[in-house]
Amino acid sequence: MKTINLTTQRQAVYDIVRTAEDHPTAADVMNRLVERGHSFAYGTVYNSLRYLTDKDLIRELKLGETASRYDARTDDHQHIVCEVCGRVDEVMTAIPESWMTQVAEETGYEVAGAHIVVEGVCAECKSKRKK
Amino acid sequence: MKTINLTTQRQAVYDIVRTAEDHPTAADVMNRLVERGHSFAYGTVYNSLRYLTDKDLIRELKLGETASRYDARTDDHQHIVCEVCGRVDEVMTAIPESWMTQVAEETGYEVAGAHIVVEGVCAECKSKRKK
DNA sequence: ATTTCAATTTAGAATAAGTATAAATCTATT
DNA sequence: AATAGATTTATACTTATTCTAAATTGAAAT
Ligand SMILES: [Mn+2]
Ligand SMILES: [Mn+2]
Ligand SMILES: [Zn+2]
Ligand SMILES: [Zn+2]
Repeated sequence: MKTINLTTQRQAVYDIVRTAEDHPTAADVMNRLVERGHSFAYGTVYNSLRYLTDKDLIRELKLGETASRYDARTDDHQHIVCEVCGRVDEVMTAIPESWMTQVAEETGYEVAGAHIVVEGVCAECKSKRKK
Repeated sequence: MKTINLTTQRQAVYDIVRTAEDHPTAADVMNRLVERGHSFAYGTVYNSLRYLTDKDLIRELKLGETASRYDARTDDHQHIVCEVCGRVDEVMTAIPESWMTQVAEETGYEVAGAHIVVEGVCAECKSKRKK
């Protein structure tokens, strides 16, 4: 049931996402593939990203920008975006369970999870701004 | 400095968003304008939504769907989306201050705010499912 | 080894949401 | 009435992504 078929192109896409320090968009992945000497159809890159997402090897992130980003960390975590430079960092601190419970009570929903995008100014931009 | 110029079309768009029970997309707003006998250019609806957003009369929501939604409630609140029927409801339970502080510590960011989209199954879909 | 068939890749067309542009229309002020 | 700035309109364009149909690949069966 969980057969994973990593073709050359899927493997290459996966490698890009896995070794990325940031959270690359599909376009970022495309560029990095070219840098590494590949040239795949862009439909293939999108197909691969979706395949890898479906197989839970990567996660698709919608951070409120126009393009999705991709993340090889599939453990539960959230993100923080710098309003100044756009960099995206991990947020590992979990939102308190009590908050989720309260939201369930308030709304009558059965709560499954939450996507959180924190906004702020990163350390680097903070120090740059102090002059 | 805070002059607000509500033209006929801006007023009409604002009325749609203000009286909406849901959180309409630009396309929803378009359709409802037509229902009320208006016929504005596509661009005008987008311009109006942006104008109203800039003047803080409404808020633009990016809930991870392809299209933005609009909200006449401008006070601080979050949203919950039903995974089954797609309905969007308000979450008024505030995010714990302690969590924000902890995120700031963890990431080194100066935290300005957070956008949360909770996911789950609404009361209606929950009861429908029990048969 | 050759055939076969499903899965995959490819190039390019199509779609969806939103933005940009330039001409036409409004509106407030002289 | 004349002018000028703001706004609206129709339409072209952009960006991100999906769809399509033909070509290619590769494993399994002969
Ligand atoms: Mn991440
Ligand atoms: Mn709301
Ligand atoms: Zn920054
Ligand atoms: Zn529902």
